[in-house]
Amino acid sequence: MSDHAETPSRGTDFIRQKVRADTAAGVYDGNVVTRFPPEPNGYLHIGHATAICLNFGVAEDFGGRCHLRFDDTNPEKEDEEYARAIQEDIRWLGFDWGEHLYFASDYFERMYECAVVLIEKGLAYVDSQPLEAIREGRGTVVQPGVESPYRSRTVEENLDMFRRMRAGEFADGTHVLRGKIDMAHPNMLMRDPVFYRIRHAEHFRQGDEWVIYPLYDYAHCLEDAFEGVTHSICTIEFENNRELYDWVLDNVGFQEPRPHQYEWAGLDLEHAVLSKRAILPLVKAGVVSGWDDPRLSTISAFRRRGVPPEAVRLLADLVGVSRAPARTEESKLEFAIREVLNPVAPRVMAVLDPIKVVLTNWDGTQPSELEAPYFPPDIDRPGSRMVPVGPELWIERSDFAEDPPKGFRRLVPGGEVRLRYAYVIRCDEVVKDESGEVVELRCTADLASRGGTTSDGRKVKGTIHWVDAGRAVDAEVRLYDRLFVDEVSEDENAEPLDPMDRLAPESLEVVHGVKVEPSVRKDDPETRYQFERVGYFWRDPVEGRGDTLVFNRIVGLKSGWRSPAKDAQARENGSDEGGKDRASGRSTGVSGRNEKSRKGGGPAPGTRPGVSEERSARRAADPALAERFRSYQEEMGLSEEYADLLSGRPETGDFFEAALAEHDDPETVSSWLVTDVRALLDGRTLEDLPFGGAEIGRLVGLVARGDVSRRAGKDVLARMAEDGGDPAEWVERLGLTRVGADELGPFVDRVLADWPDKVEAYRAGKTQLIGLFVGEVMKATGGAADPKAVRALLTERLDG
RNA sequence: UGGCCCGUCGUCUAAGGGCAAGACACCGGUCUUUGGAACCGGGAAUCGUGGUUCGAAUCCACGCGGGCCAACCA
Repeated sequence: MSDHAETPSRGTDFIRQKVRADTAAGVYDGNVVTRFPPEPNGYLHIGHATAICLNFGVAEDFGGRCHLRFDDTNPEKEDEEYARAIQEDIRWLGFDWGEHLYFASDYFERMYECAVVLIEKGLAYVDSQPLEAIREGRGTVVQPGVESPYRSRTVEENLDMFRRMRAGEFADGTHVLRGKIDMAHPNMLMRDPVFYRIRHAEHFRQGDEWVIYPLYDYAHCLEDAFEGVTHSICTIEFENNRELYDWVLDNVGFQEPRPHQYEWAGLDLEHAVLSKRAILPLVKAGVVSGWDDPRLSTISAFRRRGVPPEAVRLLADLVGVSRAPARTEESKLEFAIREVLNPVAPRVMAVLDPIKVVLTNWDGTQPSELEAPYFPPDIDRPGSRMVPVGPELWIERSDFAEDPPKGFRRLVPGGEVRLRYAYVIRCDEVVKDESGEVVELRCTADLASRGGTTSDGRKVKGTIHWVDAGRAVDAEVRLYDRLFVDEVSEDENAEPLDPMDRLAPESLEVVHGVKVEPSVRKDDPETRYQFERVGYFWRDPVEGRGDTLVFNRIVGLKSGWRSPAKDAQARENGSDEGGKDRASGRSTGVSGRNEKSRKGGGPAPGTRPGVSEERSARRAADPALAERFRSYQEEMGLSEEYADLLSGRPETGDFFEAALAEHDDPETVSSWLVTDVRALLDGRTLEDLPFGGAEIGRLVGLVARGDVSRRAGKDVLARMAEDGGDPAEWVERLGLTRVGADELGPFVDRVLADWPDKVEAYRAGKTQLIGLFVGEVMKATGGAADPKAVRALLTERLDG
């Protein structure tokens, strides 16, 4: 596994970058605490597995710890059994939470106290509207909500009502505790969210101790804060919840450094059936055998199928971490499984669809068994077993063709093939039954070719697997394929959802009468094999560990050859299921980046580029702003876009004009404001910046007069954004006073000498390398050179 | 008719003002007693339009496309 350390995302993904930055800055005193917080209401699936890898992985990478916390705030859905299964799954994946096992329900008392704090601050109230009224009052995404008539209850009344809610005086649904935030908030979650509801239900850990239960948005952030979590990582659908997460923590009174929430996209794996909504009916209807049916994508299904935990972790590394909505191809999972299994799975022979071969020249003087190594030469592992051999053998039906397709390398009438580890045989006669079905092949063995090499040096291309007919053991083999013919829609609004209608007819193929070499009987039942030329298999842990051998196919082998006929057929019906032997079946991906790769067109007809409706509306309401909009364009000559941006709010215009007071060049100043200053806002407003318009004006002046290069000016700006201060002082402090054009020569020569191969490439036509050279010179001068002059000099030296 | 987030090879990611990189998949070759593995090679991308800049995948704006949000679920 260690040789996968080069996977690019690991260590450089945006979450780890943030954690690294925090650690370097000494936030949280260098501690890193993450958590995996499942609700114990179902089984974990492959998506959870990647989240587990992320949370535990980040903690591991930074010497921190990762908690396992059950988010058991909803008594109606949760169960001890799920909590137990979840722990088993995480351990199986190879992660350990040590003593840090927590239950959200253990914090109920502290959460209650926090709610009292909010009520006392006038930031929470008891709402006694029925559920429907609360829902309607919330408005819609395009319409503000309306305030509840109970919103103005006094603190005393709220305190009393909340206490009585807890005391069990009210029936379910009669009252809730809500945050008092803003019923017109553009983020729906901020429209007075419900924090507590009344539920007279038995909690699997708390019994009937509580009749009020906190909701996710109120509870989760507190749980993190109680535990000292530093980085609370969740999936992207919670990004709208972050604002509320922060609101609760800040208003309850948690000071920085407190936990912060970060969202990533999570895993979406092709053909994986993940949602409880999709799986439950399948289990109930008996379409699958249970939550661990190997066709599902639960962790327990993976485990039962035989997927090694290392493969799941490798998949997580391969997929990486980002915020972009994306879907991973199934082939990546298959690669991860093969990658892990190839070096460790002993090779053994099994014939799934047997046809008899009779060796007509076998006279009984040959050895009755052969030694065969468990691993091919390229895998440096010891071990071998004896393989029985005799006059009657089984080979794979698909390894014989009476009328072979082009490129077929196996047994044909009159042709030769090698039996792996054994002899080269020639097919002399094809025996058929009355229906024309081939029932037996009569062959002669080149008895001098024992071990597989011919004595006269003639080449035999094909090698096939086989087992001795007399001593083979019978087995059942289960081949799994995807459950549905199409992608399962996880969209609950999609109407034609019923998954039952889209079940693939042969997602499970049970093959009886499989012939396996007898050595497997004595092996550890946990052994994961490679059945040579067929795939990776292990004995089903539930039904295959007794006297009868039942093998699950974990994954097929990668197939390097497709018969031309089947290939053509696959192309024709648009199937991605290529023509390979049933026994080794594999799947390749159909894909599409959410259909999103459609190239964007130009501006829609009739729209006016560059002017925001929000800002237009504000100007319509404020004549002063409207006047600025006009004068910026007509008197200063700014573009409509820039004028719009700078006249959207009074503060923006003030800032701009303060800058102009220092350096009266509207065009240049506006350009700095719109592009460079806006860039470092990142959600903040101009007023949050530790400097004002005057400082920007002075900075622009410095650059305009040529005291510093524009490049250096941007460096100064970045420092000012962090620490405030005066631009001229920063120039001094950072040593950015411009290096004159006449001093540039040595720097340029040096860079050119340091990159001889790039210089050659440049002269050969790769002119974009000029950027590299300029960048290097800039670096060498500490950013103080004027890049325009550098570029000019560089071009002169390179071209001239 | 809103708010927030996201658009880089077929797919998943990297680079986050200065050489568009890696992996999977695909194609070709070498080797091979697994049509496996390994090795070598190849094709293959910055959603569009403007702007800022010596230089833009990266910063700004608009557009296009995708995701999330109106449970007393999490």
